[in-house]
Amino acid sequence: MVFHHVLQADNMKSIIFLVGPTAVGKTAVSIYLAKMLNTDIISCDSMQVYKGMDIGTGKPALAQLRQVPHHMIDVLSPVRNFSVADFRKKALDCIEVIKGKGKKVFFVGGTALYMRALIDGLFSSPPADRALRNRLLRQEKINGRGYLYKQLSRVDKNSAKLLHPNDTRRVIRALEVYTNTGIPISVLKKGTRGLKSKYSIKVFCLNRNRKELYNLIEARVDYMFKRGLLAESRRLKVKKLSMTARQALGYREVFGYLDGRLTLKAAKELIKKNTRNFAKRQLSWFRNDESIEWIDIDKEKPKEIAEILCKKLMK
RNA sequence: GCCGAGGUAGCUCAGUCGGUAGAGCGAGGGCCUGAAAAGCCCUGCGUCAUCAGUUCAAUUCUGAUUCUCGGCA
Repeated sequence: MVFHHVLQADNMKSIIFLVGPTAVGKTAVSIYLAKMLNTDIISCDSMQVYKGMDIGTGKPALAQLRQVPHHMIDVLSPVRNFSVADFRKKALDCIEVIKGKGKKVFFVGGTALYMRALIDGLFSSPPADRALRNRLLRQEKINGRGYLYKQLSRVDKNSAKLLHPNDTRRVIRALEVYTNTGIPISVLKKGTRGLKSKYSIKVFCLNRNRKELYNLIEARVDYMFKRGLLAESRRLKVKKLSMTARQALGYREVFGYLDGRLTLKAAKELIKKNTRNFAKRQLSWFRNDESIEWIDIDKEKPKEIAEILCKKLMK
């Protein structure tokens, strides 16, 4: 708390991110750090934006939400689709609000793409064109695997080179952009400006040894069931979840159980496995980012980690 | 104690009519711009239980040992 005036000076030019794989312990650390910095928390998470998806997405507890003002949590009904672009737009608004209060901008979350979209920027393009995507997908089915990839190679050789022919989703996206703008996505990507052109960005990534992380993941999944993941899933099931909300880990598998495709035990194990795999993918994304400062947690308590981060920010 | 089956990749197992081995799952690594908690790609040297014998050559055949699982006592 004594650091306020010191930090105040550069509040306007620096932005902090606290990231890390799921279950590593970001939330607890973020509460302490936000208090030390006397600021709010902006969530950088693709699933915690949804209302009613609390237990399964590992949202901060009510008590934690009361201690520090949070943004980008519970901002959308789970029947609505959500995208990086939606996130970026809303998050940029949050930044303005917090800067307006003279506070430090502090993001916390595990969705690496969303962080990148903020830091590096996103080129502007028309919103997703579902009809076109479905049409393209049909073409791929009719003409065989690799058909769309060949189409893309014709119009945008550079993007095609970066994609695997089986990566249909990205091939379709690249074709969609080209069809709707007349400009190859590979060209558009070059012309983006993000937060890093205006602010100094500091990214901390929490991590722990793999075994320990996996233990935490499994314990957390067990705890989710104790807290009522089943009941929460039932409540969500009667609404019709949007395509994006439906993808959230935990609910997917529980729906499998509720539909009788999985035993409860199998569903639980599947959630654990899928979450482990997810954490691995998150780490792969963070590792690829040279500018990240890694913070290895072993036995340290959340408060101690927060203090360490705070000291680093003073320098 | 006796009879039977078996010990091969982290797990479940296949296989080698003797030329040092392969699937599934798991796991590890990577990619990533409006679905990202999604999607996509790559990765299998492992004392073939141990020791000895036969053989140019044994994980494969023979014997002993050991462990596991069934059945009978």
